[in-house]
Amino acid sequence: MNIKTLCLGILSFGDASGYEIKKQLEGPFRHFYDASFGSIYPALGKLTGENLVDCTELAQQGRPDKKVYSITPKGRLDLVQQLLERPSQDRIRSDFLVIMLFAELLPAAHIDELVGQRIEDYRSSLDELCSQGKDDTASAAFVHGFGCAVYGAALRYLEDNRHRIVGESLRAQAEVAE
Amino acid sequence: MNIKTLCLGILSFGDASGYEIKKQLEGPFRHFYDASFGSIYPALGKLTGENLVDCTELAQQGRPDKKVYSITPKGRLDLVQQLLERPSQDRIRSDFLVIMLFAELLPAAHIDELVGQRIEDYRSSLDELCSQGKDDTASAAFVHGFGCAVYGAALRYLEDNRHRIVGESLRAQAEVAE
DNA sequence: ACGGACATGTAACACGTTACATGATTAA
DNA sequence: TTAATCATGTAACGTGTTACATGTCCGT
Repeated sequence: MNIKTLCLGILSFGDASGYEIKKQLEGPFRHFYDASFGSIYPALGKLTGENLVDCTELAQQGRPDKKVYSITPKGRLDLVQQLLERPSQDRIRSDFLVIMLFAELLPAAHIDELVGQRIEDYRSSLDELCSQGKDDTASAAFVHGFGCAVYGAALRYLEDNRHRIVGESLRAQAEVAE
Repeated sequence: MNIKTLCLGILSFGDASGYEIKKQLEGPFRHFYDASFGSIYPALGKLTGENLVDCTELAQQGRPDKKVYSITPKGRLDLVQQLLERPSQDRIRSDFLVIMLFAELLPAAHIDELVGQRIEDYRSSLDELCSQGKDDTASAAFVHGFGCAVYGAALRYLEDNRHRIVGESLRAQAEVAE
């Protein structure tokens, strides 16, 4: 999923400026994808060049003109085409899991702290996702629910298995000390 | 987590060639990270240049010399340093979820098929992960278990909520047709 | 007085993938 | 004979991040 398609999709919900798109990407769905200004602005420029979006400049006092983008009919067609393509496999990107794989090389106390932090992270992400229950659309609710299900499972797993990895790590280090 | 650190970590388990590292990355943990030859070979070259690994060339008949890499003491230190750094946030990368967010733009039958495929994907990933229960180390078992927990949750969510998104999509399209 | 929100944009950089280049061996 | 496995490596390309550049308004 590239930024261009993402911007096009967001614009299919309504007109927005680059800045506003970024704000939307900082909402609850930031857990699934995000983008920086450095990618959004060039993406909007390219989309405009391809006539997939229109740009209206609004003069503002003391600020750069606000550029409001609207998706064009051609843009809607293109979006649908992009969305019909086979999605790539879902994947978990986790530095944490890589570190865990090499846990035996690290102090047990450090591992314990890491797991504790990750538990906190998942708990707060989950709280945030679950707390704002009502969604604009059924689609958003579906994606939302998916996030809650997965984060909840990760959280429960970490809580239930924390002792295992830390215990094992301590034991391995006791052996080395002998 | 960059490829250099990943290669160093794998070499901490035992000597290997670039080709063998790639094979290991195609094992059960490919769900959490992977790498192509185009990144592994340059990474090993850089690691050798920094004296973090040693390279022994084995002459072979009718093939390029096999280069077997060993982690050096300096490499082990460096690996631990890397692993002690704060891991970035875990994240789900899912084109599928993005498509679902825009489900109302697509034919209900297509959405249903997509969800069906994703269910199959998760089911086979889960089968694969769970079937090979025994792990070399407690760390590997922990990571393994995490994967099972998360994939299981995703699978159950999709199975339980498939009707919601497809039903909603059909209803929305019925409205448009009116 | 200071930081944060608003507002856009570019350039350098990092990091990785894909395709290309080469070529023997072995199993179906 | 065809494809897969073994084995390494480079170059082009894609894609996105970070840092830089600029400047006002508003709340504390």
